[in-house]
Amino acid sequence: MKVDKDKIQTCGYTVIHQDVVNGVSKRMLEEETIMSLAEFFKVFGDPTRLKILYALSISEMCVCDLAALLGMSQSAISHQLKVLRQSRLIKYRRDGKVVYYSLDDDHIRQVFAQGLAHVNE
Amino acid sequence: MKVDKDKIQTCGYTVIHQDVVNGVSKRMLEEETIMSLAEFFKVFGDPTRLKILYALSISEMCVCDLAALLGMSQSAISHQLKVLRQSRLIKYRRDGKVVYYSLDDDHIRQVFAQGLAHVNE
DNA sequence: CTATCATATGAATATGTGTTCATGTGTTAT
DNA sequence: ATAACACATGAACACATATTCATATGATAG
Repeated sequence: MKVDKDKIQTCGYTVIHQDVVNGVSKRMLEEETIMSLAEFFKVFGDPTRLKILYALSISEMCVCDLAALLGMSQSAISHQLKVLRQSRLIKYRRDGKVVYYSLDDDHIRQVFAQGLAHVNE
Repeated sequence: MKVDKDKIQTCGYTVIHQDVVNGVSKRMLEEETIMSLAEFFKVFGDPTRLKILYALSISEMCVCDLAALLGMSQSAISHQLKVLRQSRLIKYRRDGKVVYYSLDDDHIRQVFAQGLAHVNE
């Protein structure tokens, strides 16, 4: 265990380009912004949620039909709809016993398109 | 345990709007496409990777400086860089002992901007 | 050749997350 | 009221994943 002299260090590692680090550090996004952004993208990072979002981008749908469409349990769909609701990506309306979900924002179609553009090279 | 008559069922749940389900089902994306898309967005769903990507959108950087900038271990950064490399979001060049990383695609800045637009309402 | 530095990586661990199961809530019909 | 239906939700479980720790690799300097 040796004590290094006067090198600038962080986490035990030498900073090679102090100027670059300082420059980027000044322009870095706030922690809160990064966190919100990560939460936002995380929602799109699950196949089931993507399918739901894509389906809703075509048509308003009820929970039961979504479950049938995706071949999954009503419970699984409901849990994911909750996540999408909390992220304010979808909205819903109730008609008797049936709850209809739909996209909350056209913005989402753009995010989808952007992702597809990247995936399709 | 009762056996229902002739209702159209999937996973034990009645389909309420068969026409809607059929219509959306026809236009549904392929499983492979959905998976690729989910993988793509998943990469953006982590704060550390977002910080790295944002930093690299400002300037090319080496591993060591990234670790210092984010106040994290070199190992943690290296592991995440591997993920970003495998997703083809970043590229690198070697100069002696130092490896410099940079964004592989300007497309990424757009995805970032899109996400920020949504987060900032 | 040896030591040192910058980076990469495998294993282990802790934490997060998606689905299932069981059950609860709210609405409609009888 | 009671039953049936559509949906929501808490707990449990299985699986994924981000970080740490220890160590390996590749490059340079002495």
